[in-house]
Amino acid sequence: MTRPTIVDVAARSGVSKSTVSNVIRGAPPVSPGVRTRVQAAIAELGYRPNGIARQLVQRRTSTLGLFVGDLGNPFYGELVKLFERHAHTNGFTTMVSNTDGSRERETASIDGFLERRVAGLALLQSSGDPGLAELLRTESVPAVVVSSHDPSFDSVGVDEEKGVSLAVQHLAELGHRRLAYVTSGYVEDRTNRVRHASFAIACVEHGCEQMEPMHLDVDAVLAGAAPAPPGATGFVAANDLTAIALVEALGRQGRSTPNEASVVGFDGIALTALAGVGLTTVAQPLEEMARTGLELLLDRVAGEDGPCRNIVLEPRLVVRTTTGRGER
Amino acid sequence: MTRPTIVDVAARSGVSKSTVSNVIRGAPPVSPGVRTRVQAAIAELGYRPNGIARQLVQRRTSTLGLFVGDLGNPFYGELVKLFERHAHTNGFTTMVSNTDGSRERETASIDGFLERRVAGLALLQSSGDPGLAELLRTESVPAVVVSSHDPSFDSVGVDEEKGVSLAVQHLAELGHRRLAYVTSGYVEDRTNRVRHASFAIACVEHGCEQMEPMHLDVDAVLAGAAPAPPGATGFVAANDLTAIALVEALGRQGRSTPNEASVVGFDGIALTALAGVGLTTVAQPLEEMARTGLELLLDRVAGEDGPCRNIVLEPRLVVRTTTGRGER
DNA sequence: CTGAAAGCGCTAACAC
DNA sequence: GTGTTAGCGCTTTCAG
Repeated sequence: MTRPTIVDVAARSGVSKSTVSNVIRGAPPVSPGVRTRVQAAIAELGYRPNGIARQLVQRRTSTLGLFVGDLGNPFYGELVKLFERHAHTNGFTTMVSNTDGSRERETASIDGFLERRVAGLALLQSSGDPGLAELLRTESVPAVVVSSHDPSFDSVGVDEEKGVSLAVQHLAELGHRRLAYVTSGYVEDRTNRVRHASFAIACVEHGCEQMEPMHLDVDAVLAGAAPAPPGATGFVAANDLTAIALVEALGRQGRSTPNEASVVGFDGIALTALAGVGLTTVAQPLEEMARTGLELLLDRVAGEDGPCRNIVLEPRLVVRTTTGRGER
Repeated sequence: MTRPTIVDVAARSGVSKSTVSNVIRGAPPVSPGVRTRVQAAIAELGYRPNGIARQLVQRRTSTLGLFVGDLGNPFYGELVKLFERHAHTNGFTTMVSNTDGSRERETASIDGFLERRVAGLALLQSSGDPGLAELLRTESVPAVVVSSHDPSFDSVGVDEEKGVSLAVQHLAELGHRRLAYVTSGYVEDRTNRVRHASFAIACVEHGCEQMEPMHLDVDAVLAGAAPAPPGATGFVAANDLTAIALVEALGRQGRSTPNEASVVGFDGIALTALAGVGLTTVAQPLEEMARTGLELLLDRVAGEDGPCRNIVLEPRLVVRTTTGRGER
């Protein structure tokens, strides 16, 4: 009933524990004869090494903790998927915690992660709480922020300002002069602030007038409501989810896209290419972000120290059908 | 540099290891004086219990392994999120593996999970490989299948046949007589088979003619292609992702929804309520599924044995704007 | 090349 | 109430 252990294998193959351990790990060359005997015993017993014991004695794990704001957002689903894939390739297993952007949930999970002695932490969207950085520092567990920037951690994300500027420039080139920024509850606070600020700057740069920003209630739109967006002709949404809801809300107000209004999203969710509305959006290089994020993290896990590295990736404007000429 | 352990705390507070252990676990009533002394020492040292050691000695973990086919699919993203949330509430941490429906990836991850001695496994979409069930049985690790059915596991999912029947009935009532089933690479094999078979039955039941089924290349559609769907007026898609792509493909062929063609999806992804196209779909009760799935699993983890329980939930038809009167 | 021995950090009887 | 004592299953020197 109880699982066979390394001693059972040792007994059955007539060698010592350490020899069994050696063949399991492929360590110090074991003589071929012994090796096969041990392997036979392992197979017969259905032995499976106990990673917990190994982790205890080695004082390190190959488990990574992952924080994500909202797995229901395909952008993050995709990001987690890619991150997990690379982690797995590198022999790491991933634990995830969906925080819903809540600070409490974050602290609660972090205790679990820390007790389980994760080798490192990836924050795909963090609450941005400065206490977090400090905590992780005192606990000295490596951490990386992915898809956002934070000077107190290693990080990789896109050039947000550039991305938003791309969106505004596109709108401006199409002739739109009155632009509005739209966000929603489906956008992380910090990200929202950065993008909104970038929007303000870009508007000035491109000579556009900033209309009153809007906070869209996506769930209400989902439920059939038709909130009225500001009287702009060009809209920059804080992310794709918001953009899609915005297009819908505009439609319900009789302002169709791209004829009566133009909308640009941010993220580059695959789905937005479909979905009737081909959303014009600022795409983030997901694959590269996931890969780079993992690399940064594993470097730290491997003990590399030095100043934080903040990697900035290039966003890419993908023009589809929610943007068109304005104010002709 | 090295983390404080329970002995450090013991030394600092002048008691024995076990007493410290007792206060940590809130076990055998400890005298108030000692308790506060110990707690003070814990705080001063920044001590954090080592879960690995605890798991080793207790011979059990509070970690759950989660297999998911595609986290990029919001349906599964949402499901994982809900499952993880409930797991966390119950004191369990979740490890995830995105399998992409690949058998290899599944086996590779399962080894990792088993070595880490997960308390249980949740398969949100499994490869359906019969060897898996057998393996998990011999390893005697509890497992539950969520959002699908498998007689060899505890499971919870919707009544697929009923769901598809709802879709076909809806189409039939709208006057559609020639129906086609459409799937894609974004649908799990087994799920596809079940839904396709249900489609065949439902067509007979509702007196509809089955046109040739189609396998849609969603990525091609994403890339701008316009494959030609069969000459039906009513379509049942294997899932929402496929349905959305189908609506797009139909549109590119000049067959607009719902005027020239009607499309019903399956899953009930929140996004589909938005997205220009308000997709008519068969919605699955995600929240209930996640909750029930976890309950089934935790019951097994707690040692309950008995025959497999296969719970079937009711799907719900959500009528939106991709379906309309046909063949008037 | 193989074995013996000493823990990793903690829990769980069982004495005191 | 609190301390002592065994381990949990494995890795890792260090001898042989």
